[in-house]
Amino acid sequence: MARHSILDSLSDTLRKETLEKARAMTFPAGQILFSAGQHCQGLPLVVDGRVKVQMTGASGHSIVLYRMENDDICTLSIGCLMTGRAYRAEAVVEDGAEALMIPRGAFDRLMDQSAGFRLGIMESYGRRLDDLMLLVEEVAFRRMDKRLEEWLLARGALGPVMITHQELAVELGTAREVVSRLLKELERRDMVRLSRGKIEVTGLLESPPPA
Amino acid sequence: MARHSILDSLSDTLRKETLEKARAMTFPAGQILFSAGQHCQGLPLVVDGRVKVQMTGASGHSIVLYRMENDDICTLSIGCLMTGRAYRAEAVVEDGAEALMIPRGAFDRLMDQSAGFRLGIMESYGRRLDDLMLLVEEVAFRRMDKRLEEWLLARGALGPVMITHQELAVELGTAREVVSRLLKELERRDMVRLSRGKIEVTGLLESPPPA
DNA sequence: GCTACTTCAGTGATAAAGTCACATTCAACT
DNA sequence: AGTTGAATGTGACTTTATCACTGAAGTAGC
Repeated sequence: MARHSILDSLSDTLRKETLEKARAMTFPAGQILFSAGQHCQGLPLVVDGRVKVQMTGASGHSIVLYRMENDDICTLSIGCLMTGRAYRAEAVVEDGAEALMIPRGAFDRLMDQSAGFRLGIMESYGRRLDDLMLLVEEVAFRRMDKRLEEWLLARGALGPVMITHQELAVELGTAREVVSRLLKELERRDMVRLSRGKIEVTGLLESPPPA
Repeated sequence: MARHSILDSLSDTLRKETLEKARAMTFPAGQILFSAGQHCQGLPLVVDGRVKVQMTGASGHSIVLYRMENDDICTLSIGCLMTGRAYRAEAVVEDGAEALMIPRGAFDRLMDQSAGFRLGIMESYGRRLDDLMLLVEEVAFRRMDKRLEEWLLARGALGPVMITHQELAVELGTAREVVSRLLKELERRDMVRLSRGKIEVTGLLESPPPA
């Protein structure tokens, strides 16, 4: 059943009222929650699954900005909801997701009535800003080979990763060729095993954490 | 006198109460409002002047994330205030700034009492997220020479810019040598005139806006 | 003035990353 | 088995980053 921790702090009446106005929705993997240029219809509270948020530059290149998982709030939607501006990014469901869509009116009411809800929203915003700041630093200053290794460690530690080089390039915000070459080099060093659409991490060692 | 547009939406009593609890502060150019690792003392409403927010990577390189000017709200502080985490970035006053520092309690009260205040905060957050998303795209995909030319156009259109190559490198998140070389090339093409700590834009043309 | 010192700027050599163009390989489906 | 389209490999070249310097311009003290 659709359940989001930010609703826990609400009084019973307010929660009931909110759940009445909210729509529970499920999305299959691959579905696009919203895309750039669209306008916001309501605030999605992610209850289950995984959604990646990515943007595409003028050049046509894309980069994954962050992911939303269960108990997350689509902070991006708040801004669009409040200011009426269009989304600048795109949200793609990765693992079939479930979300509660809170309409504008109910959101306003929650912000007005519940300090706990406000806190949850603010925390969520803070985390997102932090994520994006870290991403800026990462993209601006860190080396691609290290970033790739780190990504592989995080995602491939417990089994093969099913992903194409092109998709991996979008994860890191680089070009497919760069990913292919770096992966080939890792394979030469026996740190990964490559096959079509699949990467097995075999010998990547956790590097010493940056001091 | 210290005045911030977000206070306009408040009732007279609430505004009076807030102004009583807030502290008006002035900061000379060069002063550091907060730096990475520090904890947040209150929410600064920027009333006058200009403050740049930048972060420094593990490599020691820095990049300017965004600027706050009059009527801005230091969104970064909200997250730190609400979650108790430390700042990840640094804020440096560029033009002597004036700010109203709103303590935590008064902030909570404003969020509770004023829909207008809430809207202002949410808009501010939305804008910041947008800024950062655009910055990610810029850093990840755009060419340095174009970014430099754009920066020079924006900042140097109405007179010489007093800035060192090192500072300009931080603006763009690159290395000083890169800026020096690109500037030299622009000088060769008679588009700028260079001297120590100063750049005069002479012949840069507004490029056709990206379609 | 002149000298010592510091900050700022210029530059060659080299490595990493991005771009362009195309070849090859693999898997799925007639 | 052959065709097709997506995924991957790679060479050549450009742009950007890094390292290691050199030189030039301002500043303070004598």
